[in-house]
Amino acid sequence: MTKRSDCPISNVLDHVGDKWSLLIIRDLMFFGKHSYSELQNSDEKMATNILSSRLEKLEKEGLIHKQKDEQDKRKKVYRLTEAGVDMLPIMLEMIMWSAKHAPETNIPNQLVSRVHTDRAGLIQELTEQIHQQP
Amino acid sequence: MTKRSDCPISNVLDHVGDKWSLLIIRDLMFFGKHSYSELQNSDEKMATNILSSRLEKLEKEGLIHKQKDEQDKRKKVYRLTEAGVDMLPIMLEMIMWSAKHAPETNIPNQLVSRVHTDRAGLIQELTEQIHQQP
DNA sequence: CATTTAACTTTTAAAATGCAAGTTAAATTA
DNA sequence: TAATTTAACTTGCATTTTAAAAGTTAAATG
Repeated sequence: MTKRSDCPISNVLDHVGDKWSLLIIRDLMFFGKHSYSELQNSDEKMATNILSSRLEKLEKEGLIHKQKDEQDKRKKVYRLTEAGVDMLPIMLEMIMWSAKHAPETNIPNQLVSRVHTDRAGLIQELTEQIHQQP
Repeated sequence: MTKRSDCPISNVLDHVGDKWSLLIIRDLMFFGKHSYSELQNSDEKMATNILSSRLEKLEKEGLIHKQKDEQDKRKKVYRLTEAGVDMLPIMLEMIMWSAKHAPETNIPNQLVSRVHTDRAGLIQELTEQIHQQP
């Protein structure tokens, strides 16, 4: 997506304004997924060519990076960059929106109350967890 | 967009996971735009048929509603519902992301510092402003 | 050595997007 | 009051993107 304007919101959408990119980031962020095949097995079942093109785009835009797996040379390890990890507050607010307006979704309950009582601490804690992922 | 999974993030993307929907919400929220022609004149220049189909989708999904303009019978007035207004924290975090990672965009500066010092107060204040829009 | 696994790529049909032009009702201007 | 303009769309069509299925390649496993 080429830059459409100087708006900061439009800018974020230029990176992740589609149905799939944020789900990839979600899986890397919350579910400890780091390989292509793990990413392919999400509930939403994204097509493999779309996954491939999104990974390429996200890497080119600096939200994720790809390393070789030294144990298994067939594998690639996908990880969030700092810019990718910094999508966390956006994701949290999406969860909060659904907690209010789509409570039938799978809301992680302690997370919602924690956002209200200790937002900054929660974000710091989750950020550390993301960095400590194997 | 039909429901893809029970994930709260996926759910939000089912509503606004495209390049345009959140820009419409942005214009209604921050720029006091309320008519079709105003929405059409954003910097990003969305095509009129896309604007039309997104307005229809957002209305069907309960994020905006459409009223008749009693002064000018040609006009329709578009407004955010509560669910639409509640997208505000997501938008704020997008601005914050760009403030950090795309500082060349037009960041409203006092807003960024205010998010750090008084997030809850800011959101309440902006929410009230949105409701008071003419 | 044969099979499986991981990470893709390719093909092709269907759907969405973008652009230009057209339509309709209401308001404004001459 | 007739002609023009404005607002909110809709339509048609070419281009792009997505989705689904099948195929490829290198590395690991039995």
